[in-house]
Amino acid sequence: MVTLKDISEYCGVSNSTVSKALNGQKDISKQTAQRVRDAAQKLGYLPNSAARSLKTNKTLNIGVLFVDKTSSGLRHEYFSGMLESIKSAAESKGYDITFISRNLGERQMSFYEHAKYRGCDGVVIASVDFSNPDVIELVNSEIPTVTVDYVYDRCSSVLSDNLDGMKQIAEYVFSKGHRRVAVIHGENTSVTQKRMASFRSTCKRLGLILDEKLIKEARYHDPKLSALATREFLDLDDRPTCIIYPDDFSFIGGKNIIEQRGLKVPDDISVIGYDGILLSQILRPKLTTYKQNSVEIGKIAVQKLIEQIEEPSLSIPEIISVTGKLLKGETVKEL
Amino acid sequence: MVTLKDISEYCGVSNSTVSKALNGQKDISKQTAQRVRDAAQKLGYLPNSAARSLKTNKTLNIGVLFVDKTSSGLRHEYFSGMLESIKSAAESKGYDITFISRNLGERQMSFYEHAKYRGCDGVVIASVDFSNPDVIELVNSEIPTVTVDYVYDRCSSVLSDNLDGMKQIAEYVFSKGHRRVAVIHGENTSVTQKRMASFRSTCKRLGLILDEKLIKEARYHDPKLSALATREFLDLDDRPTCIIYPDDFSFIGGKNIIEQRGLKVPDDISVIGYDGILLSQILRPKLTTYKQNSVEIGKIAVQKLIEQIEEPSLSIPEIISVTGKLLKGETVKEL
DNA sequence: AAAAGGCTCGAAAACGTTTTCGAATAGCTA
DNA sequence: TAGCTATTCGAAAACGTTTTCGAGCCTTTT
Repeated sequence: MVTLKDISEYCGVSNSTVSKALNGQKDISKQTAQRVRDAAQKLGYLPNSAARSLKTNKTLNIGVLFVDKTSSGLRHEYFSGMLESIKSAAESKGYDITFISRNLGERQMSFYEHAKYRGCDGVVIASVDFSNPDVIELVNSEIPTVTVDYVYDRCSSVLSDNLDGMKQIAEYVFSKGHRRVAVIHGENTSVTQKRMASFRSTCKRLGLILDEKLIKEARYHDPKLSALATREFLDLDDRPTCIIYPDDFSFIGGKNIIEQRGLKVPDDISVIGYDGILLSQILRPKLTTYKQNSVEIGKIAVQKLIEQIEEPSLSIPEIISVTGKLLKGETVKEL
Repeated sequence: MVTLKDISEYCGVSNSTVSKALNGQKDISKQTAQRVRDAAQKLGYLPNSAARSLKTNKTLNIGVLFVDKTSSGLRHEYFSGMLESIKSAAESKGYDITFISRNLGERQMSFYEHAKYRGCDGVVIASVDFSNPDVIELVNSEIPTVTVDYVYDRCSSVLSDNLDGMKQIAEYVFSKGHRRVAVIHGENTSVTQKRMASFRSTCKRLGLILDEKLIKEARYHDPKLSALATREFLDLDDRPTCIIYPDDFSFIGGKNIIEQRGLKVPDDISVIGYDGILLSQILRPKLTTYKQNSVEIGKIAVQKLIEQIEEPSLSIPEIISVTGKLLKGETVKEL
């Protein structure tokens, strides 16, 4: 391994001069700086990040806390897309990313301990059980954190704009003339609450009374449960003219039931999804859905986190809402 | 930050004693060891991994090289599933994982340089362009590596058994009486070569002549191209009775064309996929497909890598094939 | 010509750990 | 009691880097 010392001997200067030259300090003459850089290049020098971070107390490493509670964690495109953009946003700023988990080998540690042990400069938290005490410990710690799709008062958060999403969906559906609109929603999380509140308020604003029988709970990313709810809706005497699904993937479950009944989308019943995953735009008829901008969300989360890391003083908790886009497919019929 | 020193002062012993006690060295009496552990617990001590790895030259950190050439990298379930299992297998052995990429901030570096800079103890390489010189540099370096779905002679590799996959698919299809079987395959990679070689040899073994017109190239995870190929197959005078797709997701493209022609699966035409993604088992009719065991692949890759890291001497390059499983759905008709 | 100021550079300490090696003590044997 | 071994511990060096502070020199100012 070639170290600073090798370069300093090669160039006949001191350790500190080499260090300063390579780090662009300007109390080194242009000539020596160049000479040092050339030598570093020639000898194939790479700084030792462990030594560096031991000294500077920075690692240029950010943790990502991603727990797949439903075992569909990264399998969900919303999260895999976000992870990719977190990764590339971090890299463009010179940060690497490391997964944070609860256990390292036999040693059981909390998320906070893990992040601290690894010396993460900050952590992006997403897709976890936010009521978990371990998560709360991390958020309340001295380590900078940014949460995604959940708001704590102590740290910045980036939210997919579920209010806008459901509002756009509702307005669109109603504008197409639908009045009996069913909603299948996910498990009771803050995301779900936002979406339903938005749906209700949009109804109210448009002067529509909504039938509580047309609201059913299922789970995100669970086509079976959505299929069940769909069946119940179709069994109603006055069945809805449109069904809103908790997400695109869940819609597939509903689709099976609809086709099994010999019904056609959108002629016999309209449907609308959420997420805008690749599949939704491949299906025929093309699914009408609200595309969450997971890429932007990941990017902003990292930006905010890095701001907080590098300028802790002038960074106050912030809540940023990222709107998506209604993809008008072919699954909502004009009545 | 509480350090070894704090504990040593608290306990009235030396630095080294504390270190040895916490690391379970046995030249420390049981009593002092216990006293030290208690103090560490009480003071909330966490070792500083930077200092530790500076000294030991180990980081307990393994890199993951995952490039999304097709922009569908992690969006592909095969890879996201593998990533998750890599993550959990690594964690269970006490290793963290870090993504390796080419650029850190402005500084452009090769994969090898990045891995070395971060001090990765080893790297799992998957889903990349294996002919990339940067990848080759990494494999040939002193850093232990394990590749997935590609074989170099210098390092161990874990392969999804594409020979078995295509063999099982072909045998199954033929056993159902199909004789005009079309194949849409992915871009020309070693994976594709294996699958096609397996298909051809299975045909030969079964004494079947295969019509070269029934073989077309598309791309993995690209429903549009598969749709195109499907159209061409359906336009043939003597169209195939079964189409084998490069992957489940691509099948969706073909499905659209088939339905557009008013044909029904499997009554009018049989189809079969590859991968066994969640979607495939949700679709109705349920897709017949070969489920690659991405979870097992990730797990074994990590195991082999860690063996190589911890016992470099007795670890010789090994090629491990992981078989999957034919999921008999409802899309292949008995002729 | 002396003082002041700006450029370059190096010595040395420090970050928190692990590890070697020798010292001290205790227990045992003869 | 003398000598020997086993046990337990500590001093100190080392890992590779960054950073502070002062020294030396050269240029400019007064």
